[in-house]
Amino acid sequence: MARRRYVSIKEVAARAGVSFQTASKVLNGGDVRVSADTEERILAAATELGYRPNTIARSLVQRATATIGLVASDATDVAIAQASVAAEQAARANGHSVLVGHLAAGGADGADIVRTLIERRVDGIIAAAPEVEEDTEVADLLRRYVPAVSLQAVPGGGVPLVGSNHRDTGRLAATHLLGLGHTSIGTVTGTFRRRMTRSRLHGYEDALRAAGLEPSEDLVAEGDWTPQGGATATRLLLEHSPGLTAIFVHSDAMAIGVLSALWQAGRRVPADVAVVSCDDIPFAEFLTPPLTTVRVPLAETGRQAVELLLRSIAGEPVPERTPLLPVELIVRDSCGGRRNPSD
Amino acid sequence: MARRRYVSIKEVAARAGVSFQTASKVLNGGDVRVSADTEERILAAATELGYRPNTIARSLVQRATATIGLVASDATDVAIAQASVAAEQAARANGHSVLVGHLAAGGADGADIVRTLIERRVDGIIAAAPEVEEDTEVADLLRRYVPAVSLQAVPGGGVPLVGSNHRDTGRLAATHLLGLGHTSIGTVTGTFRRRMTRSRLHGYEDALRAAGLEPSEDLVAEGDWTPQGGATATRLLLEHSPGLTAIFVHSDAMAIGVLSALWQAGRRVPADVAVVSCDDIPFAEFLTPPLTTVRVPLAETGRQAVELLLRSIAGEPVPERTPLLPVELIVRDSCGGRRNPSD
DNA sequence: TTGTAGGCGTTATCAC
DNA sequence: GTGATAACGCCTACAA
Repeated sequence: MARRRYVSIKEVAARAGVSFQTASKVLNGGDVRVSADTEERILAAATELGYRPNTIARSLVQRATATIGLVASDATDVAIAQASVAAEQAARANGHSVLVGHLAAGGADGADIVRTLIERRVDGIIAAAPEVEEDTEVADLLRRYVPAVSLQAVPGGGVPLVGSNHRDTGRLAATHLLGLGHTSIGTVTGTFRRRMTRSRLHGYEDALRAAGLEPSEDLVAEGDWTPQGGATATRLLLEHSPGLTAIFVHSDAMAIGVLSALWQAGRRVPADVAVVSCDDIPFAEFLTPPLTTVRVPLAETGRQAVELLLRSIAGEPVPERTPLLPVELIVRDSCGGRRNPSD
Repeated sequence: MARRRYVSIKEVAARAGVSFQTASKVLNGGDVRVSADTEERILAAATELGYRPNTIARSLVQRATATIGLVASDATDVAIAQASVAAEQAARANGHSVLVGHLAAGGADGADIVRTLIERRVDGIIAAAPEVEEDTEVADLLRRYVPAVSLQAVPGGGVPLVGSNHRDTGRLAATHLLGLGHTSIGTVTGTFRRRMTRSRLHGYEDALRAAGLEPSEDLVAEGDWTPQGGATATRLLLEHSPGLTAIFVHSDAMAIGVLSALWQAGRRVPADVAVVSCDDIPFAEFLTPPLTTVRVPLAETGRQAVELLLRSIAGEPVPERTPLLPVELIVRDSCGGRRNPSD
């Protein structure tokens, strides 16, 4: 396995019988002013030698790496993964590479990751890790050193935000359940620390109030985004409000646990309890029963983050708030049909 | 938002009143021979100025980037994601950064991704994308240009492989079902193109034969790793072998679809049909019913890939085949208890 | 149309 | 102990 030595532009130039600067010129395309003959010789030499430019050297002189950093969540969270994958693909489509850092379990190493990214001179950073929402050190780094875009609120602001309309998400879900005739609607939320959770909760409350119902504390249980936590929260909910007939869950991942807990408690879904969730991750449709859920444009969020970041890197002014992406209700079996009011 | 200009080592040196070479020496630690006084001055200057070394420049002279490339699957596949996340964390724990590239849907751009990684002079590459299993161009690049480790077979070999024992996986699952008294055991496989699928199938056949049963074509249906595909394959299986009492599924993701299809067909799990799967992704335990599955050490695979790659980068000889990681059966409800032989 | 000079920020080698 | 000199591979003027 003799590893191939990298060939430099000088060797290409030598083989083509020109100076390496000339070779550089034609190899980088653009507005070259060389004879068609030499151009051809250079190109030929390059392919024969298998020349691959050394991006490192180029970055040094250009003071730009065509690389963006991505701070991602540890959680092998499908929803976040969708956004990151889409972001990476979008970046690559625009000639940029992506350097990732996944937070460790606690999320305490966010600043370390960002510092590493900065040392590597990424042109910009996308923060796609909820754990960072309260990390002032990360926020500070992002504000001061490098163009950045975040998928979640950043303490102190100053970093453009992209995302979807979480309040609408809660509103849409609850309104649908209300429309089906439910009046006792519980909710298994995400962690309260997250702004997204509070927005979704507000949306849910908006809907209840609009229907003349007063939100009750007994109908709210905090989850932690895991199926496990969803199950636990559901048991709590069932204990405090045995009469509930519907649950709005703040993520499909938790909904798995919710369905599981309901099943174990002997409640049929949707016959006894209707369930509506958020995200619409790929397997939502294949749960038992198929999940009604508010689709959140995760991939689109990732793409938009890249687009915004590249604009920022290019020096264009970017607004700190862009319009929230719209969400959409996907109706499946888990919420059943219209409820008989006499139930 | 005045962005902070990066401060160079020369500025640090100037502020400390020494040459930049001296500053470089102490900043990089190691066996420095400078007076404690100057050392202190330099360190102080560095922190005051907020000096962050420029990794790009360092890489140029050292001809090493402390970066590894990761070719990942497009599929927001939870199993693969676990391995990649673990790999990234392990790499970072060893002072390396990770540059990722996610294949597009078809997986046709594998070579492009690898070439980009090579141009960026990554020190090594980890291939974690099944789509690449048949890509000779990628295999060639990996063999010739850069140390590499793969999580799946590579055409032509020459690239060290890490992974778990897939044959044992199939054997373990089928043996368990046989032990429960099942004699008509269907299997929803992964795509036949993948070696892993064939290994798991062989393991399954091993177990059947060991129990004196002859594998039947009617009991095998090919899936495509998605819940969707799992559901379709299950319907096929039910059609060809209505009498089956158990199904071995090649991935938890597909198992979601299998459960869904069985449910729709009116077959109770595990009462009518027992289900055993592979992977043990985080939510396997929360499906309805909780999934019995063969746990595959995904994260460990990722870590081992990094370890091997770093050794290879360091110039140590690495074996092309390392011992396969062991798998373990996790028994939950989806396979029920011992079957009454008179059923 | 082509080549020359200078520099990007760092590390390495070797005098002093 | 410290600093000068060279080099890493490339690009961007500018001169020829």
